[in-house]
Order: sequence, then C-alpha cells, then structure tokens
Amino acid sequence: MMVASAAAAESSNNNNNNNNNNNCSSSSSKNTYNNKRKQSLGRQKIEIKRIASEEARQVCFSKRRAGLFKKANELSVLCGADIAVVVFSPAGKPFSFGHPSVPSVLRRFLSPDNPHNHNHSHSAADSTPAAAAAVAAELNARQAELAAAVEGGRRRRAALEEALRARRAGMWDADVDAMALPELEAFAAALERLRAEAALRADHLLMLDAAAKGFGAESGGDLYYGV
Amino acid sequence: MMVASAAAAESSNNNNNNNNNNNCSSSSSKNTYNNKRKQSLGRQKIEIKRIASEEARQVCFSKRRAGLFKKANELSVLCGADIAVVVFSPAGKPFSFGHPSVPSVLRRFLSPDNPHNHNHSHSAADSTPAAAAAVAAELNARQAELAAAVEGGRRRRAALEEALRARRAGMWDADVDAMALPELEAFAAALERLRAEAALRADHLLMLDAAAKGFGAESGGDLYYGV
DNA sequence: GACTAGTTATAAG
DNA sequence: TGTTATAAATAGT
Repeated sequence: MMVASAAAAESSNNNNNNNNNNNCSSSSSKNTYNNKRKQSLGRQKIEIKRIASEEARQVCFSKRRAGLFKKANELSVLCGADIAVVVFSPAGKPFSFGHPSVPSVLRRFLSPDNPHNHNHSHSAADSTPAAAAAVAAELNARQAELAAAVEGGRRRRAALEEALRARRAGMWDADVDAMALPELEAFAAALERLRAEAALRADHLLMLDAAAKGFGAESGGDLYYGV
Repeated sequence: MMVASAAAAESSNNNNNNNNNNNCSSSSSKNTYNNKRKQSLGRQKIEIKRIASEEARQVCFSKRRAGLFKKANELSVLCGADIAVVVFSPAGKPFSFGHPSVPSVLRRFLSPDNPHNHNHSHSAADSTPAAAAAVAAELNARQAELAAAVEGGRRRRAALEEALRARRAGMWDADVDAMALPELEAFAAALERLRAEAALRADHLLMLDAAAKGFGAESGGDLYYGV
C-alpha cells in the first residue's frame, strides 16, 4: 500500500484550502486507456447536526451503527471490558450489542453493588431470568391488589385479575403453592437477589435523573454528555 | 513533508490489495534540510485481542471509551437516534453515555411497547423514578413475606422486616395508607406503568438470554455479536 | 453493496 | 497529557 500525503495540512475544524493533486502528473505512460476517473469525491467533512434527508439519515444510521458496534466489540475484546449498547433507529427500531450480554451488563449497571459484588450472604440460585419472571408475577399480583383497593370496586378488580391470568402463561405461572420445598427456597433466593437489585435500580434511576438535570451525582464512574 | 512509503509490507490480516501502482517514483527528496525525523512510527495495526500489558490496556480503554462515546453522540445527533452505552472498565468502574439519557433509553428498551407506546388507557402520572421507588418498596414487602413464609420461622422474618424498615428511608417510605386519594391514584397509575414494564422487561431478558445462547429470538430489531 | 478519496481515530513514543 | 504518522471509518457516488 502506498501513501503519499502531500502537504498534509489537515487540522480538524477550520477547513483548509483545497489541494490540487498534482500527483506525479508525469503520466506513467499508459494513461491512455487507464482513464480511471475519480468515481467519487471521496469522504467529505460533515457537520455534526441532524441530517435533513430522510433517506440519507437512514443510510448514515446503518453505517454508523455498524461502526459503533464494531468499536464496542473491539473495546470489550482489547480491554476485557463489559459493555452494553442500545440504539433506537430514527424509525424507533431497537438494536443492541452486549458483552458478555446486554442483560448482564445492564443488570450490573442498575444494580447496587456496582464496583464489587459484596455477596450478601444468601447465595446461589442466580437464574436471573426466572427471577425476573417471578418479580414480574409478583408485581402483577401486587399491582392488581393496589389498583383494586384504590378503586374499591369489583369490576376493575375482576378485569385486572383476568388480565393477570391471561399474562400468566407458561413458565410465568410460577405457582408458589405447588412448589416443592427445595424449589421454593431457590425461588425465594432468586427473588431476594432481584429485590435487592430492583431497590438499587430505582435508586440508580433517581440518581441518573438527578445527574441528567444538572445535579452532580456520581456512581463511582463517569457520565458523558457529548460535546 | 512528503511521505511515500512504497514498501507496502501490508502485514497482518489479509488486506485487499487493489492498488494501482502508478506511484510516481520521481522521488523529489529534499530531505537535506527537512530533518524532521519521524517522532513516532505512527499508528500501527494491532490485532483485536486482549492487550497483555495492564497499563497499555488501561490507556487503550480510556482512549477508546472516549472515541466510542463520541461516535455514539454523533450517531444520536446526526440521525436523531436514542442511544445508551454502558461500559465497565477492566477495573470494574462504570461509565455511561445516553441520549436523551441512559435511563430513558433503557426504559424504552426494557419496556414492552417498544416501537410505539400504545398508552393503555390510564395516563399521566409518569414520574418513573418515583414509580421505581414504589416498586422497590413493593418488592421489599413481598420478598419479606415470601422469605418468611418459606422459612416458616420468626427470626428470619424479624430480620427481614428490620432490614426493610432500615431501607425504607426518606422518599422511599411511600406510606400508602397515609396518602390522600388523588395522590394514591397517581401512585397507582405510576405503579401500573412500572408493572407493565417490569413484566415485559423480564420477558425481554428471557428473550435476550435465549438469543445469547444461540436460539434466534428477535424483538423487531437486531442483535450484534461481534465478528 | 462496492469504491474512492478526504476525514477521523489512535498506536506508539 | 500532547504529538505524529498511519490505520480505519465513512460521505458521496
């Protein structure tokens, strides 16, 4: 590969003059049929502001999303860092990259014991997806109760319970009463973990919101707010 | 200064060599007084594999994290995309970038109605941080009950309740009984939203886990798993 | 999706 | 942290 950067000049912002390529105009003889015209102007500098054209925006999104994910992957591999990236396209479509996985990273991030996982004491029973399902089921139940209590009526409660029943399908239907003791204990342990996470997750969200509003609120790491 | 490295060398990965060698080797070498020695070899190609040196890894992490966040910011601005990036340094320190904010993007991602927010019917009362706190409190209560039931004993229950009480401080102590009716309704509405989100969050987590294990499971968007 | 050429990101020092 | 030369990402076709 050959590089011949004449009078680099460069420098980011303020544009420099346009250089005329007088690259070996000596014409290496066989230009006659070597009429390879410049097929494009090459990459042009652009302002970092919303792209007006709908189509151009979509194209740019696709390219840059791929680039971003590649960079994220390289960062995780080179440095052994855990990372999660979530992007919504201008059309609202979700894309994600995660190492080792999006859920695991988000869990860690939203969790209380961020820096070091100081195991509470209870252990094992980590199956978090199952735990999450359990929590959701719990929330379903509790919410139904609360809503019903607030309304004080019967119809709404009935409707809520119906919805609840409909949602509780398959593995969601963790029937606690039917569980064997060992399973129940594992279930409880899992729930306990999720509970702790949820509490601090809320805490974290509050903190992040505060930070987003300008109140400095750190979690030990840094937040980045663009240029 | 003009550089003309004719020694292609290439190296490393199989690069595409589609270079038309019309390199004008006219060699206008005015090196005589152009004694600016190359202060560095410039950027060298590297393999994408874990960096051995602890220090080099840390330096690389800092630089690339900055680069990644910059790219993320550009993507969000250029394309109007919402994005959240969460990274843990090799030392375990969390860093994040978000547009409009990390929590809002994660909320959207973990939420059921991803593409379009089809408002259920109940509305308003969106204060999500408060809702999150409420949910955490709920989980606290429910978990304590469950754990107590499983154990069947008194000591553990007492301990749990103690822990619960300790945690419920400040705004966390959303005493439902003491709420006025309007507040209660808003509270319930907020809880309802969170409930729905939590349910689908669990759903989403399950899906992501499944996807991570090789079972194709999409959410309408794409997952990226590196090279 | 493929290509070119000017722009950026970064490995090393 | 700042500099330099080169590798990579990417705007426009």
